[in-house]
Amino acid sequence: MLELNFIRANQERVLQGLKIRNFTDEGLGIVNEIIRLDDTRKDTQTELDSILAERNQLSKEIGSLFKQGKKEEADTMRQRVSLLKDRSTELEEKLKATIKELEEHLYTIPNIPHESVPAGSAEEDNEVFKPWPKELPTLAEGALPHWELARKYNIFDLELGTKITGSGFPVFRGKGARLQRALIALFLDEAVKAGYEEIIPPLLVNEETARATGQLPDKEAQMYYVERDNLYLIPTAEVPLTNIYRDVILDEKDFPIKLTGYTPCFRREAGSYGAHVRGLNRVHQFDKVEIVQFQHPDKSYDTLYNMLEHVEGLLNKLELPFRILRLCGGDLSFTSALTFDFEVYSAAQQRWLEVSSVSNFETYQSNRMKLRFRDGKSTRLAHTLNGSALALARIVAALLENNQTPDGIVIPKALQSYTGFELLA
RNA sequence: GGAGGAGUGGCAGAGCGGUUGAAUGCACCGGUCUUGAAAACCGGCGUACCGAGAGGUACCGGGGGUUCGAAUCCCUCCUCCUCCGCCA
Repeated sequence: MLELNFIRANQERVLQGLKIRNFTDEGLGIVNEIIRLDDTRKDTQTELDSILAERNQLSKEIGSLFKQGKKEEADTMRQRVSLLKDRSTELEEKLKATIKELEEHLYTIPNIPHESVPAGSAEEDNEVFKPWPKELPTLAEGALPHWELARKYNIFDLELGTKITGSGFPVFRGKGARLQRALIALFLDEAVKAGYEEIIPPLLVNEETARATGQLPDKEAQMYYVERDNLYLIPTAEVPLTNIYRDVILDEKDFPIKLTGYTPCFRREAGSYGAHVRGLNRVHQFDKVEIVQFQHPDKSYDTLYNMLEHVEGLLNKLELPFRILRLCGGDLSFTSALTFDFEVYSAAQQRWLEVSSVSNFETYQSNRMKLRFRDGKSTRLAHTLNGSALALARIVAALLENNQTPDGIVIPKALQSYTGFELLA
């Protein structure tokens, strides 16, 4: 969430940012409401503090009176302190309620978009930051979409997944499973080469963790929830990876911290069934390698561009046509200040598929997480960033479609040592 | 799952109702000394909130309670350790 002090000091900027996110005039009232609540909080705390100070002082005196054996004086004083207590209890309750309300309000404010974020309300308004410079591939007559290819070569089976679990849970098999494993291995190796520490995190997280990275309360409906144990299945490795550094105070020299991890990702994606989500385009469980960085605020945008280059490198290795979008205010995720999406071109479907999303959250997550670094005598919030590198299901979809030949599916060179075969047939 | 034990500052470890945000040691930072380093000695060394500042307040696993006053007593939850059971 946004820092209270930031909101107080930069009201205009906050309002401006919320407008880019298409807040209505009525919605903008939240900012004033927050400041009003914070004023109440300060006043209440100041009063409470002074009462507690008095109580502490008197209590000390009572202590020494007792030691001196002046029991009667102590008793009189004790009664006086009792009176203070009523007022302090009252103020404590008020303070607690105010803080709670304040937090609830803060949770409804998304991150302030970076100045480069274009206005817009939907996908169509996203800016093509880097178009594909060459011709888009065209396929021969009779080219098949990936779900047909899957059937033809027995790569994955969604009906089987439905039998075992439900719709949207693909079963990969044979060379399809091997391809999947090869991609994960390639992506992890590339990330490690780029200096990221490889992590295998838990796939279930608790409420506090989900809250810290912003999945709660904003995206609660998107996560699978294990009620009995009060745990959530991760929708992305971002959640456990970023939380490794929750409640940590770093030294400036620790930057940048770079983590990578492969995990399956679970997303409920409520209400999204239909033709456009066929095959692997949108599933409830998919594999992804994620990269995460923690960086000094002055350097986080350089880092963002480095991460972009890393993802570009992967797509180049896979020889897939792709473009990069800069997300507009309406499409930007709740917690992000600036996000670039990577889309690969899926030649048989003749459409772009999102395979990566690279974001700078600035201090939005670190504020909730209390991830700080020492800056002289005080502490400051670090910046957090993450990106998919890459999301597998759709990469597989594009790979299958774009590389189909009458003899089988051609495996890109960079992947061959991982798959152990050059042609999937 | 059953029985017992324990959770204190970066780490180790005192404190078990009053002047303790917390002894002591280690680590760390600054200084003296030294050609340099080590050693020794001196000083500093948690986080957050309120305040222009002086200063005040909160925090000893989380939450709640008793008390004029709680790291210290009570309740509850969580975590870790030991033993038994089950098990990839």
